[in-house]
Amino acid sequence: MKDEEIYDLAEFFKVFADATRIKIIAALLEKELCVCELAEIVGTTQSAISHQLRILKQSHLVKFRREKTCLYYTLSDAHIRDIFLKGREHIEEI
Amino acid sequence: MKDEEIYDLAEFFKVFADATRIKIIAALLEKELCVCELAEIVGTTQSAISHQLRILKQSHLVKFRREKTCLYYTLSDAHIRDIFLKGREHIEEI
DNA sequence: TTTATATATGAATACTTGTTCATATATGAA
DNA sequence: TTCATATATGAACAAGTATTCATATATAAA
Repeated sequence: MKDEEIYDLAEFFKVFADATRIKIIAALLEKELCVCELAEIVGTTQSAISHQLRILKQSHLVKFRREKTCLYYTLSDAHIRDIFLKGREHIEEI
Repeated sequence: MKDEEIYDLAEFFKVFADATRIKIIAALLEKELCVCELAEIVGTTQSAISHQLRILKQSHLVKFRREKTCLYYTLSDAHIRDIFLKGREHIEEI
């Protein structure tokens, strides 16, 4: 395995390694949501959500579409769901 | 999803979120290895490896057996391999 | 254009974390 | 028991990161 791939992989998992982002991902597993809905569900500020969404976007974990002034976010592909669920399976079995 | 589960899941993914630990996991995907072999392969000190193995042990990602003075580590279950490989698939597709 | 609403962003702060260095512990051999 | 080797651990430091606060940007309506 190349060094570059190692670092990319660690960076990728870092995105899952935060409770706020896990909450965002868990919420988006259910359905598409805009920023202010996410702030409400996650229980934090709009600013904090925006900062975290930026990280999720940069890592290609989420994508979004605009509808008037709102941006609706969704998980970008099936891997994200898979990894999330595998992680949950693992901690349930401990 | 309960708050406790959220935090546990974030903690679980934190374990994958470091290049040194990814290197350790990648090495252990191939075969069982002792601490000094891991230090050699990963390219860092025995102390750094020991600290990281402690984290991997606490999160139940690795287990070990003793043979004389050496401790041989292996990945603890199939989920670890699955999650690692899913992560790799994801970054390859970007 | 002006106003309102939704979202993004930069800077500062507090917190977390990985490595290093020194040292402790544990096992086996002599 | 003494010595050698393998591993673990504690403290300190450096580097990274999440949130907050203030503010900027963007879209749509009036």
